[in-house]
Amino acid sequence: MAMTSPAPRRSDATRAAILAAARDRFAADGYERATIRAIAKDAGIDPSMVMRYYGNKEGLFAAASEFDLRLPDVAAIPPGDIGAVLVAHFLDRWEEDETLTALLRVGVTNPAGSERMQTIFKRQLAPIAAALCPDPEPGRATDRAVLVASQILGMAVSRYVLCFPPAVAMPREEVVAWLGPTVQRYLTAAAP
Amino acid sequence: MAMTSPAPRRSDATRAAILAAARDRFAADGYERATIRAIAKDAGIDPSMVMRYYGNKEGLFAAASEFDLRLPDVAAIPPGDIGAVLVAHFLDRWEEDETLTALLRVGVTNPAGSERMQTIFKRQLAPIAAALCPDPEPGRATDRAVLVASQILGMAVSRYVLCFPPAVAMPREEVVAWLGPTVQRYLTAAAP
DNA sequence: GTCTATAATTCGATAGAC
DNA sequence: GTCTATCGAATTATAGAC
Repeated sequence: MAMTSPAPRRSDATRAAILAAARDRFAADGYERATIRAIAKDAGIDPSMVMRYYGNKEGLFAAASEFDLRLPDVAAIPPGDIGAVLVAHFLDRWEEDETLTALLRVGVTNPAGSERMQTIFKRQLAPIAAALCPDPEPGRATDRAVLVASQILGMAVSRYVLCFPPAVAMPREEVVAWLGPTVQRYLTAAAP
Repeated sequence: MAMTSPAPRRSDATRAAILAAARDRFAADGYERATIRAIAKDAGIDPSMVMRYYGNKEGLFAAASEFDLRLPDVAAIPPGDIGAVLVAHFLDRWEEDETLTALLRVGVTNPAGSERMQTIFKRQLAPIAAALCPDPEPGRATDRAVLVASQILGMAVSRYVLCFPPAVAMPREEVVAWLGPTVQRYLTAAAP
């Protein structure tokens, strides 16, 4: 547990600028095309500063890809609304900034990114699935979590990464109306 | 219409070897990391041959990423089974070779790959959605097609690209049992 | 802490011998 | 048709001046 604020460094502003620029570049270009030079230029600093602060490109990505889904407390949601609330929350979270898009882009091409993506969904989504799981065996909860992840990630890929025109144009409420029942069923319906 | 077999060239075997190696490399490494040198080495030929045959890297990718989903004729399927049949078919198609995985990987990081992915799903999946669409306005069919694509792509990302352990371990029949009703609903249920 | 200069690779693409 | 040799450009990463 971090009792005090963790190691307050002199120029945290520069570090934050680097991380923000890194997230944007990783999201826009993917891991390979996002160059340290471009990130440094966006942040208005010298490329060697990035190396000094984060060691290498992988270290920079690791620092830039911390992410909290901030999933709501399911106990406070009417049981019948859980699917819709979760879908709406994910849309918000995805559009709030480009971190999740960056993570997805990198996760697809880079092992480190893939592992980070796995950790995020396992540690943050699986507990919700476990709390709602109607099965006798608790092992099924991770199956349900991955089903939810598949639908959420698939819509994110279609809407924010591949940019399929109908997915981009679909109003937010409509996405919630279509995907909400799917997520609801994955979390609460009896196993087939 | 191609009346005769299209331009039979001398060493089509070499070309085929290059395309097979290219598909594997693009699938494993993505567009940027998949180098012409590595592809040529896998194919057991000289890198300059790749350039000679396909002009440049983009031409090679374009040739390696032709893909026919070979979707079944929906008219021949019992209406209630369409979702399950489509999901099972997509799983088959995805596991048959690595072309779809390569396409997805490249589509996420490369504009040319993204466009190819869009074309494949639009031209091959949208007609099926249109044939089944219960809405009065035909414009809704593309929305339904993209919903199906989102669930199929999401499972493919989870299972074949990011390799979420529960998605990888889930038996094929179970994936069909969970996703089949979802696809069925996206295609045939009344719009919400 | 910040920047310049540069080392060490690697890649796509070209030219040309055979 | 096939291969060798190489150019030119871009990248990560390092060494060191200020």
